[in-house]
Amino acid sequence: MGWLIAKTEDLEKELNSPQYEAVTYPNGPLLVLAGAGSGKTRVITYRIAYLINLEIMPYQILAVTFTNKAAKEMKSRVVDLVGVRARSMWISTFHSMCARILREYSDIKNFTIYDDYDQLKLIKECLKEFNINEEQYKPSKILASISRAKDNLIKPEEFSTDNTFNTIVKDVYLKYQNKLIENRAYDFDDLISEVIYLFYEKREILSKLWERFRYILVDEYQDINFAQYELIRLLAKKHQNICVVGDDDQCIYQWRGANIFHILNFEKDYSQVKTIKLEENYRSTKSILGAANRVVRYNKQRKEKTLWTNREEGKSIEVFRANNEYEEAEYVASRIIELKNKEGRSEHGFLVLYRVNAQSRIFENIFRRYNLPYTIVGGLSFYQRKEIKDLVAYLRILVNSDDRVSIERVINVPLRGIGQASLKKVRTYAISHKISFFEALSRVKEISSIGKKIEDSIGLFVGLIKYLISKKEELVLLDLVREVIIKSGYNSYLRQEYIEEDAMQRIENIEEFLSMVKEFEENSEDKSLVSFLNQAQLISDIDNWKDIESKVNLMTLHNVKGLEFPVVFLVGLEEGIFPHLNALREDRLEEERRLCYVGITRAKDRLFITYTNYRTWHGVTRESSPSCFLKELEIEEKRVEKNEDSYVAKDNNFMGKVVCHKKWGKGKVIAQRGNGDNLQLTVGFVNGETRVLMNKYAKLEIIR
DNA sequence: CGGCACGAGGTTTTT
DNA sequence: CCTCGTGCCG
Repeated sequence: MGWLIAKTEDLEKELNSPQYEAVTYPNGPLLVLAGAGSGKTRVITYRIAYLINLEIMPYQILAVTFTNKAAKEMKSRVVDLVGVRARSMWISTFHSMCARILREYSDIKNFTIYDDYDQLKLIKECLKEFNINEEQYKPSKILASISRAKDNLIKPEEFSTDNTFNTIVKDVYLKYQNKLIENRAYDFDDLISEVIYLFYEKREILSKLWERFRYILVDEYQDINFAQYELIRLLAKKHQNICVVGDDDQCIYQWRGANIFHILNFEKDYSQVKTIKLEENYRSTKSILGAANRVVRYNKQRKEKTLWTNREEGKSIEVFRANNEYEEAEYVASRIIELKNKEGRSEHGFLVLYRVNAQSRIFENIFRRYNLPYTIVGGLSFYQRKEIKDLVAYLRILVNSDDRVSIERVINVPLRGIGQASLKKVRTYAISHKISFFEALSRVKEISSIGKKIEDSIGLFVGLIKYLISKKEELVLLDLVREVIIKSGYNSYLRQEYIEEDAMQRIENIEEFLSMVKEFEENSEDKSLVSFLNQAQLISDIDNWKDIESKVNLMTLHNVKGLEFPVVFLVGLEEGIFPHLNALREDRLEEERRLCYVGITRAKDRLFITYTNYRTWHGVTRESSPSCFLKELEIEEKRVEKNEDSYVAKDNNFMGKVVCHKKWGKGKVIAQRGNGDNLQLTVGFVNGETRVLMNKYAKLEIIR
C-alpha cells in the first residue's frame, strides 16, 4: 500500500506530461503555474511521495499552505501514498509553522496569540491614552495600516510619517507594540515577522533549520506577502530546493498584504528556475471554463495562459435576474430542489457563493422555509463567540499571567462586582510600582483607594486563578478545562444572564469546545495547554468544514478556494456588491475579477448566476445595476427571466401550517391571499390575536 | 456597580 | 437590518 508509486512507470500512467515533469524534477527552484482544476494538489502530494521514495527522509521536507484544512488534506494524501512514515513531515500553515518555531527556538515560549478582536482592544486603549478621537481615526483603519506595515517587515520606528494619518499610526504602532510585549502576546502578523527577526539575530537557528529542511514546497504562492516571501527565501537559501505552486489568476488576498509580484517575479528571484505550466483542466465543462477564461482575460497583471479541457461542452450557464434578494434566494432554492429531483443530485453537490457574509441571511431564511438543509461556512466563527472567548481567556491567563487583555475580559465574568473604575486603579498601581497587572491584583490590599468589598472580590478572583494554575500540572488538559468551568461558575453565570434558549445554546457551545479539547488531546503529540491554545487561535472557519452528504453549502468566495462542486450558484452579481464597492474605490477591480474567476472555476457541471433589480442593504432598498462581470462573461442572451411556476415550489402552500414569527410566536395560518411577493397570510397566534402578514417580510418559520 | 434603553453606526473578504 | 457602544438611573 505504502509503495503505490514506487515505480516511475506507475507515475507516468497517473499523470499527464507536465504534471509528471513537475513531480519528478530533481533539484533546484521549481515554479509550477497551476491553473484552476489542473491537478495542483495531486502534483504536490505526488512530488512529496516521489521525494520520499528517493530516500529523502520525510522530516527533511517542509510543505507550507495557507489553511489548516489544506495542510491536513495534503498530509493525509501523502500518508495514503507512502504510509505512516510521512507523519514526521512538517506540513503546516505559515502561521502554525511560525508559532511552532517560536515555541521551540525563541526565549519567549508561553506567549498568547491575539486575534483581531484582541488587537482592536489594544488599539482602542492606545487611542484613549493619546486622546485621539475614534471617529476621526477609525481603530480598524489604524490596525489595517499597522498590519500592512508588519506584512512588509516595517518596524514601528521605521514607519513613514508622510501624512497626518500616518503620523498618528506611527505613534499608535509604537504604543501598540509595547502593549503586545507587556502582555507577552503576538498578533497574527508578528508570528511571521518575529521568526524572521529571530533568524536575522541568531543565524545558528536558521542553520539548524537548513540542516533539517532540504526540500521546501509552498502552496498558493500567489497569495504570499512580503514577510512570508522573506521567510521562505531564508529557509530555502542554502539548498535552493524550493518548489512553489500557484496561479496568478487566483491571487485574492492583496487587501491583506498578498503581493502578486512574488509569483510573477519568481524566475527573477531565484536562479535557474524551471517553470512548468499546467493548463489542462479536469474539472469543468467547456462552457464553464470558457466563461472563466473570458472574464480573466480582462486582467492586465497576469501571465498569459489559457486553460483547456477535454470535458464535454455541457449545459450553458444560466443567468437569472430577480426582482429582489428574496426572489433571488427563492430561485436558488427552487432550482436546487428541481435539480435534486430531476437529476438525482444530493444536496452536498450544491454550492451557493456570495461576496459578503451578510448575504447569507436571506438564503438561510428561504432555505429553511423550503425545508432545504444547509451548512454555512464563516460568519461568526466558533472562537469568536462570547462564551468561547471567555473560556479561552481563562485558559490564556493560566499559561500567561501577563495577558492583561484576557484578565480584564473575565475578571468580572461571572459578575464579581469589579468595574472599570477599580481596574483603572489597579492599572495605575501596576505602572507606578513597575509590577505586572496580575501582580498588582495579588497585592490589592496595598491599593488604598480600593474599598474592602471590591478588595475581597479581587482576592477571590486571584485565588481562583492561582488555584487553577496549581492544578495545571496535575490535571490532564480536558480535566483542567472542566475545572475552569466548574470553579469559575461559568455555566450558572450563563443560565443567570441569558434567557433559557440562549443560555442552552451557549452551554452547548461550551460542550462542543470540550469535545474539541478532547479531540486535540487524542490526536496531538504535544498535549500542553499552550500548544492547544496556539492551534486553537489559528483555526479558521473553513478548517472545520466537512462536506455533509445531505446539506447544501453556502460560503463566501474567499472561503471556497481549492474546493469544487457539481453545481454552483454565484449570486449577487451587482455593482457595489460584486465587485465590492470598497474594492472599486480602492482601484482593485482586477482582484475582484480574480475572485470571480475563482468562483466560476469551482463549478464542475452547472453554473448559475443571479442578480437583482432592487436590493436592501443597510436597511435601505436601492436599485441595483448589473455587475460589470456579467458583460465580460458574454452570456447575457441566455438569461432566464422570472417565471412564477419555475421558482415557486409546489409546497409553498401555507394553508393550515403551524408557523413561528419572531415577535408574535407560534400561530396557525388561517388564510392566504396573493402570491410571490404579494403573498399575504392571515395567522392566528397563540396569544389569541389574529394578524395579516406579508409573507415576504414576516419571515415565518414553518414548524409543521 | 449593574441593568436597561436608546442611538448611532456599519458590514469585504481572514490566517 | 442588527449589533455594538454609550449614557443614565436605580
